[in-house]
Amino acid sequence: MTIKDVAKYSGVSITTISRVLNNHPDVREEVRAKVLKAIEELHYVPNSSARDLGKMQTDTIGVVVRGVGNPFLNSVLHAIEKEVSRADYSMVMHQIGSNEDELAEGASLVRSKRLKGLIFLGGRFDYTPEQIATLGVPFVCCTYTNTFGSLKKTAYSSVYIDDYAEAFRAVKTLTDLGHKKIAVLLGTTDDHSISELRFKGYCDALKSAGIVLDKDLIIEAKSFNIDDAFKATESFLKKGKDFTAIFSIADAMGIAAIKALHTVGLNVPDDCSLIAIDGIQVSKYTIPTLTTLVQPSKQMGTRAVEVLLNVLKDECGSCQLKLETALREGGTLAKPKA
Amino acid sequence: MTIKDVAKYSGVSITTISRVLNNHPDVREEVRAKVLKAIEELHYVPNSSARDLGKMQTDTIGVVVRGVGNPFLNSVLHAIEKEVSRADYSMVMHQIGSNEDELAEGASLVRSKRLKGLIFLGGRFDYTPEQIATLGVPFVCCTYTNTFGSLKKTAYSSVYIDDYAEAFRAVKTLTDLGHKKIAVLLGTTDDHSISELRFKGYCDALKSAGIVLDKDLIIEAKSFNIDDAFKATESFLKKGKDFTAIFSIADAMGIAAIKALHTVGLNVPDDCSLIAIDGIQVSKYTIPTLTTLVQPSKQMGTRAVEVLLNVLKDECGSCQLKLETALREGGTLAKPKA
DNA sequence: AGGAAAACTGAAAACGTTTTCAGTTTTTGT
DNA sequence: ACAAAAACTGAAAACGTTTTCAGTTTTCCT
Repeated sequence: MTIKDVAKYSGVSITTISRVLNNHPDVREEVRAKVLKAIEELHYVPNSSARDLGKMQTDTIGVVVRGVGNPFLNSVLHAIEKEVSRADYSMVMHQIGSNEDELAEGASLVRSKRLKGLIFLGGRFDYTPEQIATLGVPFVCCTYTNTFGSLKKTAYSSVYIDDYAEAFRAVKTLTDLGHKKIAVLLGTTDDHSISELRFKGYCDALKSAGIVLDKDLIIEAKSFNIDDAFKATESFLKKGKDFTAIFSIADAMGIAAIKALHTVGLNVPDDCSLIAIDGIQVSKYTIPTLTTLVQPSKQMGTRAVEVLLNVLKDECGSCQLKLETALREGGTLAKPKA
Repeated sequence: MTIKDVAKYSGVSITTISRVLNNHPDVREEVRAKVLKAIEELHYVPNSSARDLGKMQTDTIGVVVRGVGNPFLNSVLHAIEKEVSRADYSMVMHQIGSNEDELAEGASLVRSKRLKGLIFLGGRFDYTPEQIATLGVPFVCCTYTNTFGSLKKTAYSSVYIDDYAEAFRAVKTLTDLGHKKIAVLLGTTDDHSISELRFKGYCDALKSAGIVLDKDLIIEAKSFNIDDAFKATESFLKKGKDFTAIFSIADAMGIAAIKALHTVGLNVPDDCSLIAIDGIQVSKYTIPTLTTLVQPSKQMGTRAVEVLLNVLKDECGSCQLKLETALREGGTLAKPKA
């Protein structure tokens, strides 16, 4: 069942069939109807390989994602998939581990699958313009951007929240309550720009509240993974440092922290306040409910696709789209004990 | 940069290049080396559209998934993706909602993307052999199978746990502890075979313990979603029914139940024991830790791909692969109060 | 050494589209 | 009514592979 059969059946040339299929204006309404009817009756479905070969492109975009376990990234990922298929594109996902290079992985994906564009999700992206040029296709960084580093002046698209400012806001919430000894729970800063940026927000919020950074209150987990966060918090607690609040850079890590605190008999929020950033679904159901700055994950995914598709269409320009978080008040905040 | 350039560069015909690329035996070792070197030097990457068109197939499999929000399915999905790319295949994911028909969606996906095979993930699959024949490609049902219904005698592949038996086991754990008034928390049985099967296991476990089913203790949420599970449990609790334990057919729903119980001042496990099936990562961090039967999610995904690839290779046969769960003891189990 | 089989190679024909280009109608403006 | 422009159409040439088939070497056996 090829385009040829449809042509024969409907009595026009294959060129015309192709034109109908691609909404080319140069075809009479009457002919179009006839062709459409033939397609319907023959249950014809175009061969996408042949179409791609003819067009010399694929209508496929790739998503390079670091840290698939993360529930927040999952949410973004699913939104991306939905939007991609809504636009009649296809999507291939490529998971990378912590020791892999996103640019290199992305580039090889682009070449082997002949992708039109790329979305980088949940990692780090700190390359020189020369390195970026090797990619050969437009891309969007989703969930993060680089406001410093070598890319300062390079135009590339991103859809993100202002990690620095949001972290600042979260920590300020704590200092406003009167907290002075605020610990920070973060994943390694090597793989994820986010970790670095949010940590910076933490530092500056302390500074602006007149608090000196205490390095002993930095809890650095091996990864963003909930298990690692739990272990890190556990061993931090063993050290017996004095603190009254924790800022967790991710919800999942915050959930681990609640558990670790509970295990050693500390009450949240009476003994320790807690605030996080992400707003994943399950953190509404912790006890007490996690107070967190909710990132619009669905919107992030949708917008990332929109931005990429626009860049693809115009063949030029780039777009930085900053989204806002919303505070979801739970029950993990209290004034420090006197 | 096409195969032609490589042919010219290395001084052999394009046929030979193609043969090297496809590991055809009919090529001298010396020539193979020369060609490989040329490919390397020219940074040649085959055009997959052309390759697919020539081969008349795609090396792509589709995954039709119902209920993407579910953390357990996510875990399976990621395992599938990893295994697919390890086998040098591609994967396209297709999310469907609760009112969509998996077979129809799968069939249209197969045709438009020219897929070689399909994996159905986390839904229901109850079709006649005639309906199935319309698919045209092999498929694997992952996370569930139908042991009754119209497919009883039809051979089709699946990778699953014995939902009925595992539910039975979970509920037996409760009856063995002395519980008589056991509620069940389930999602709608319309979309998901799993809900139906686990419910049946619940019923039979009660029966074998000499307990009569009390319809008032069935908590049916609108979906598997954690929010819906919370709402359903909340309104169940308002009715003031007498019960001492809950069997939740999914971890996420169990997490919602813990929260709902806590909200009305009931203690887990003192006032209400709780057991679930799934074993998602976050349920290790509830307070108390959720006791659950852990499904091997990674293995499930990996095996589903293996099975599908095997069926694809042999062009015949099918395979039912039953996996086992493991009890993860948490702190949500206790004897009923006297 | 001679013949047959095995190993290797390349020209050319698929594969199912899109696109270009030349040609034929129809419409429009005067 | 006539030319010019616009609308429409189809033949044929891409697109970059794989595969078939016929042909040429090499190897092996007696």
